[in-house]
Amino acid sequence: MKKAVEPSAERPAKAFSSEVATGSRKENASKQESGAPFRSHRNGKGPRAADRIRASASELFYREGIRAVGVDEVVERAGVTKPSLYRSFASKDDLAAAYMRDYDLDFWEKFENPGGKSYSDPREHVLAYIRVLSTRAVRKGYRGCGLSNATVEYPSRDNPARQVAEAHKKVFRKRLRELASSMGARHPAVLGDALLLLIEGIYVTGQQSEEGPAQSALTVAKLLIDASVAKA
Amino acid sequence: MKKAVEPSAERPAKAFSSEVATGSRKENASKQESGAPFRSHRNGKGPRAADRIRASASELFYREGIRAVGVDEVVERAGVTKPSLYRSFASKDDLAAAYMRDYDLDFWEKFENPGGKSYSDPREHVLAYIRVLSTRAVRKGYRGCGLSNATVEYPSRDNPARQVAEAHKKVFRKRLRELASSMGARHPAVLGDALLLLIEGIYVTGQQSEEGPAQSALTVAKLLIDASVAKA
DNA sequence: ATCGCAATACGTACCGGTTAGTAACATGAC
DNA sequence: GTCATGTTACTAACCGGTACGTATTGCGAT
Repeated sequence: MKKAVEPSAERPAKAFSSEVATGSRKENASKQESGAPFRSHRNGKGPRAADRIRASASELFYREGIRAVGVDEVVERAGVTKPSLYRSFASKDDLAAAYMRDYDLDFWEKFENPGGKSYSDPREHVLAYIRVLSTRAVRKGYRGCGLSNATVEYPSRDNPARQVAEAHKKVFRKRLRELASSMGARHPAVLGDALLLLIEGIYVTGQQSEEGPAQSALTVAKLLIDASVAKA
Repeated sequence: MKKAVEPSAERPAKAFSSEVATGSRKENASKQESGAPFRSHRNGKGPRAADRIRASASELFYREGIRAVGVDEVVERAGVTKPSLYRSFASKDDLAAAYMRDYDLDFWEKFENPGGKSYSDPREHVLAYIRVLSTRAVRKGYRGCGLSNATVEYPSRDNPARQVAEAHKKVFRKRLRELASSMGARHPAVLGDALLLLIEGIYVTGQQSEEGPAQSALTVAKLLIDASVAKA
């Protein structure tokens, strides 16, 4: 009952290809004393059911919300059956938590390499992320941040999915403060929080309407950063 | 099928006491040719059930989310029965829309008179709202903005509750731009959007954890405003 | 005044569909 | 033979919604 909660310990250096970091298996190796090589079933053509379910759940949960999607819909879209779901995940909540972990991984990939490029200048780094984000946020079916959305859907602090989301946000906040510090902000905590508030604002307003305030986000970010870094 | 959608036409000058603006009655006076004086049944103490339901729904929907709350829970808490609900509201969605309208009314009261006071200086006005808001947002059971939360719960654009929320946000954005303009911002649209993004950021991060970035919101708001108004 | 009657406001009891979750067994690949 | 998966069938709870019966009230006709 105390499964792994933190999304990815810290932020990953590079983020691996979503195959790993399952961590939500029902009967996960309770004892794995010797460095057993985690024998991958189905040697030939990659694993099927569990991962198809994860993919299907991720897409549906993101687009429609977790509560709005039933397990039947998830398995149907995955092309598998319900027992397969419950062989790999203890419950729908557990599946939702897995979705959160996958989302977290994906997020860090997008955040650390916005637009596929990597940045050494922290200011350019953050601005690039916000540029890419606000472009997406203004498009039609945009649905914001899956992690933030989950905390809206699940107010109860002991919901497994929410716990992953909360842990993620904590790390994200730290990371932004770190970047703010690298930029030479007079008050890195304040600039970090400012950027976080701005980004969360983009997430949520982006799904309220196209033509929303996300249009102005990049300008605002520059304003914020320039007003926060030491002037001399 | 085309009920009233806009929350309160425009923003109300003062906001009346939440008794009025029902507007979601099921069988509303289909024909009322002669200026009939709208004979109020129940001469003494106006209708009960419907309003108890609204109050109960507002509290539960806000705290737990709309999808998470069943109509049974709503009526139980209201001390009435289900048919009473469906006599006043066409459906749960319709009740949710009524909740949105009530929330909208309440919001404008809080926004136009933050902390119970009224402000003539737009800068002080906005800052007062953000001060009050960020104080609330940092407290324990904070659940953000009911309207924003509803758009997260209901991605579909033709959900009645969502429609009210969307209309509200449109008006809010306009109002912030107006205030930004009154402050003498060089680019009122940008400052308005900046404030909106910031405020929405407070809403959402406030429910992710206490000790969140909302702490810095007031400082950020000042920074934003001061950096946006003409310097000479 | 008071009888009759309709409208009002509410409750009891129920329905049909959907939901998460499971049990038992079969099959096909390695 | 064992491991992942499919098949079928089931449950128990819950959910939104409704058919129907019943007090109370206001009011016009008698």
